[in-house]
Amino acid sequence: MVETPKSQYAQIADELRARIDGETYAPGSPLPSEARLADEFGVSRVTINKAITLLRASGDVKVRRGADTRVRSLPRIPRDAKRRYAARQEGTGAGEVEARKLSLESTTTYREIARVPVLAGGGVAKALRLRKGEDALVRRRVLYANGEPTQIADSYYPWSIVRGDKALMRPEVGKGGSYSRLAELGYGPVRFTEDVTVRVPDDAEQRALELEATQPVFEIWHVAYAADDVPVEVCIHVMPGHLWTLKYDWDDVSAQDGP
Amino acid sequence: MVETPKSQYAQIADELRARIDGETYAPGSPLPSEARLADEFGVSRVTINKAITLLRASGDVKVRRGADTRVRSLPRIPRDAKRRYAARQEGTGAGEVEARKLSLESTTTYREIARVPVLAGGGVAKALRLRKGEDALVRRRVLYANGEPTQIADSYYPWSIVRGDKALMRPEVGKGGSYSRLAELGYGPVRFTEDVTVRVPDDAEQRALELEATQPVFEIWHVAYAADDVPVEVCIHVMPGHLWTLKYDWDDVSAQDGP
DNA sequence: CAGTGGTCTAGACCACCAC
DNA sequence: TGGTGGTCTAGACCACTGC
Repeated sequence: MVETPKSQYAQIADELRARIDGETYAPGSPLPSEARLADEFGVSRVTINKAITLLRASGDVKVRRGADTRVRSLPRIPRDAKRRYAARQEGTGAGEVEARKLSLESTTTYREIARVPVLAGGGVAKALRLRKGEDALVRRRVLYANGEPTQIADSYYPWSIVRGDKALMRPEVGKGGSYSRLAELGYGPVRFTEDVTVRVPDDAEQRALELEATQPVFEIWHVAYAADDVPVEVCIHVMPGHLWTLKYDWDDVSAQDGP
Repeated sequence: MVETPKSQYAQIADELRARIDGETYAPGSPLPSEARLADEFGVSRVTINKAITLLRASGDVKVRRGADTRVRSLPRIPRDAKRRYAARQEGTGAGEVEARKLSLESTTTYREIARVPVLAGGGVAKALRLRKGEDALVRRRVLYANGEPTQIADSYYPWSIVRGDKALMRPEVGKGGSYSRLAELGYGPVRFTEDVTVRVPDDAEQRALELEATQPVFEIWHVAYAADDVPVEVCIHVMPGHLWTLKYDWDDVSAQDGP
């Protein structure tokens, strides 16, 4: 490896990425061990490790500690913000619709369904415009595709609206998902907003989503409004960045504005 | 520093982040040197360096090689997909609108404005539905806020539509931005789509946006359609993830669907 | 138990910046 | 010219995996 303006580990990362793209290292298969790669490239193991750190951050490989380092195999999943809610009629929730389209086996685990107090002044309280001391119903879940975690989704509903609605207190909310239940309560959502940011995952998210500290996640605050702009749900999605493509579309409403 | 389930460098990163949040290290000010921090925490400089690598990936600090490491100071900029185009009437382009709202000084540099061939089968050709051999007008630019790069924006227009339109071949396209020029040509955009992904920046993007290899960027494919669903522009935005919040909103069009 | 990746160190050299 | 961060090494110990 000759000296160039680029560091050795960056060059090695490029080379490894090329091998992955060229399927020298096929999806799902393990890379050679760091020791072997250190031999091959004539560098120390630390340098190989640093190269692989780059591949991990970009989501190209996934390390199984004590075992090996494997090439990622999940494709990017399209998430069409508008259509996913229309399509949810086909399933028990919008989240599973996308995975199924790609013929991935989809599962959902529920971590918590409960009435909870909400942090005063926090994002949830603001989004739902909760008065001080007003509770929320929370539904915390993790979704998987082919056994790999694809997102954390925590939904909050104003308790004053859902009360103890039986369906919403159960994991399976029934046909059409939670929005159909809200509609039955007289609060069918008619308008939505989504705020999208990228950040690094915290410890809990790293565990739940099997991510590294440097792998970026999408954080989406999805807010549903019923008639009269009453917020009825905020869902906070945390999704591994390398797994998704977010899709939005809209019509121009100000086309009439001339210069 | 006692031994715990967490690595030393991760703990040190947490501690440094806490100091940043607590303004022990204020925005814009430099951290102590790595040697000094190594002394303080009683670890080697490599360990400190690894901790700081985490802070860099999350965008909390920015290293100036040979000089020092400083706390980031730019706030997150909201980018409202819908409204930015309506608001662009106030400026010469939508991109500068957001920065100005936050009282940031906004500048734009143009890297290229030219008629170019388009990679057959590539994303641009597909998005604009270009026939083989059909050229495009490209406008490549980099936007800055307070002197820091905030995004790369490369716009492509079908050459068959814009021809050599004088305004579009100049850096300053005039009041209302490029969409007003397209409207004058009879191709005013009326529908838009955006596909959003996150990934790590390539070498050129790292240089242009002053980013590290591990700092995620948004890649947004923004496509504008005129009447009859004719694609008239695709703009590829590459934006440092830590600088932006993307905002979308829409009304439900399928509320009538009952179970 | 052997192999793997995770972490850490001490020491070294380099390019770059500011003075 | 001295201080800074960037990189690299050799060697070490550890926890974990899978046989």
